[in-house]
Amino acid sequence: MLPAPPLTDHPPAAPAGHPPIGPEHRTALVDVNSFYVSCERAFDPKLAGIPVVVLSNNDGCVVARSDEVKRLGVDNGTPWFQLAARAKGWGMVAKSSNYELYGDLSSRVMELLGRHAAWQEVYSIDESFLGLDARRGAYVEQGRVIRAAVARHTGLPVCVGVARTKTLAKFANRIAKQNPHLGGVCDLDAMPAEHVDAIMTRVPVTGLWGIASRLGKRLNLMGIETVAQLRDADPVLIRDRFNVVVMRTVLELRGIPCIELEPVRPDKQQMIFSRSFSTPVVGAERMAQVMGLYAQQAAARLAKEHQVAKIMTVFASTSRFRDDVVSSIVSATVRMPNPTADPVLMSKAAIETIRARVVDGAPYAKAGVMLTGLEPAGAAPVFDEFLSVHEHRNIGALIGDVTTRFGTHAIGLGRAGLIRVPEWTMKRQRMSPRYTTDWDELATVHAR
DNA sequence: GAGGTACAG
DNA sequence: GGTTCTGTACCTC
Repeated sequence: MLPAPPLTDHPPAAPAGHPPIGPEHRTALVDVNSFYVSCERAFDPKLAGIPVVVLSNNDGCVVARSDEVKRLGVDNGTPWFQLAARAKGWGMVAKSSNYELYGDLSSRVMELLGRHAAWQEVYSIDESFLGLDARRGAYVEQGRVIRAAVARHTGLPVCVGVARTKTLAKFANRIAKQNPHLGGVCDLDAMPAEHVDAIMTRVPVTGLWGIASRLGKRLNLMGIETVAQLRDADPVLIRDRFNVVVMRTVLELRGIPCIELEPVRPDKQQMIFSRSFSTPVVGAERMAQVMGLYAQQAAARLAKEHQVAKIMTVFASTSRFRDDVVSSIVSATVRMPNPTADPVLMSKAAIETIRARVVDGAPYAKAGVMLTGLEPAGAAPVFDEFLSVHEHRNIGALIGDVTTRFGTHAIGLGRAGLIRVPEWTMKRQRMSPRYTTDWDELATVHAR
């Protein structure tokens, strides 16, 4: 991969503030095709042209598929154990998810996209909404420049949909994906209107952003089956029978913007750290160990976002796919003495809260820590007297620094500091190296 | 405000 | 034997 280009090669980064709405602007939706698969391929040329899937945590089920896999008729969410036998015959390769790699490539892509837009909303790990300004050239041309820039600097393929609203930009992006002759860019207003109408008449409502299977079923019952039919439905009727969200979709399909571009990500309201185990966890002491670790991970994330939490919920449950064992779902909520991101306090609280509630003999399959009542760190002053000893000594920040410099496993409190990884840690048997974020796993380039 | 439903990626 | 994780908004009570 090429390094990020110097800033002088490009327009300046997207400005802060609210984007204007006007005839000289459009909304673009840019996303990476089969993002996780494309990340794996960017570092392993052997994966090109063959069916590739990326698996969820614990190598559980399919979360990303290459085009070859989509053509084989394999759905997202398919459990790997149902696929494994057939995979060999297909020549399919499965990779464990490697969020460190995807997160790093995502930042690079997002930064590049921001440089090519008047405004940017980073919408997900692989998508941005961009505000395009007509003064920077024809929208289709801007889309092509964006595609070329991302391909050159990261090796990742993106598609660009351009339209007057977010919903239509999403739709245009879909058209760009499904029609290779468009070269990955679709400006809805640059297409003949009857052509767009013909597509909208063919595509089912569930092809739209915000309309999934359940809403789709209910809409079908009213006789609304296609995008065109939803566009032409009565917005007020739709609001009354469904909700304002679906009504906004109707209006946006007509080119009336109802969903703002949000350049600034609002602070999180809640944070969850939850994992399924590779092997069940039994007993209060083992579960205490798990919770201590999970609470520290949650604390680290919280600190990274410069937030503190007032309320903690810990939960654990046995597998819902087994009826032959003691079944148990436990959850309990505690209020922290002060809003905090302190790993010592949080792991103590998590351990004490779960210990008393674990059911003896129940094989827990999954557990987690949920933090709510989040606020920005330092927003509310805290009496010095109320701070714990570790908060005074800033142990949390110290642990954070060590983790950043030496990795997640370099330091931990109590049993989280175990040298050996516990046996219930999630299974990631098919993981590729952290090519870009770990010195020991950097990609090697051979030249001759 | 809590808890359930629905959606997204 | 084995089926992800995280986050938000809306609706109902």
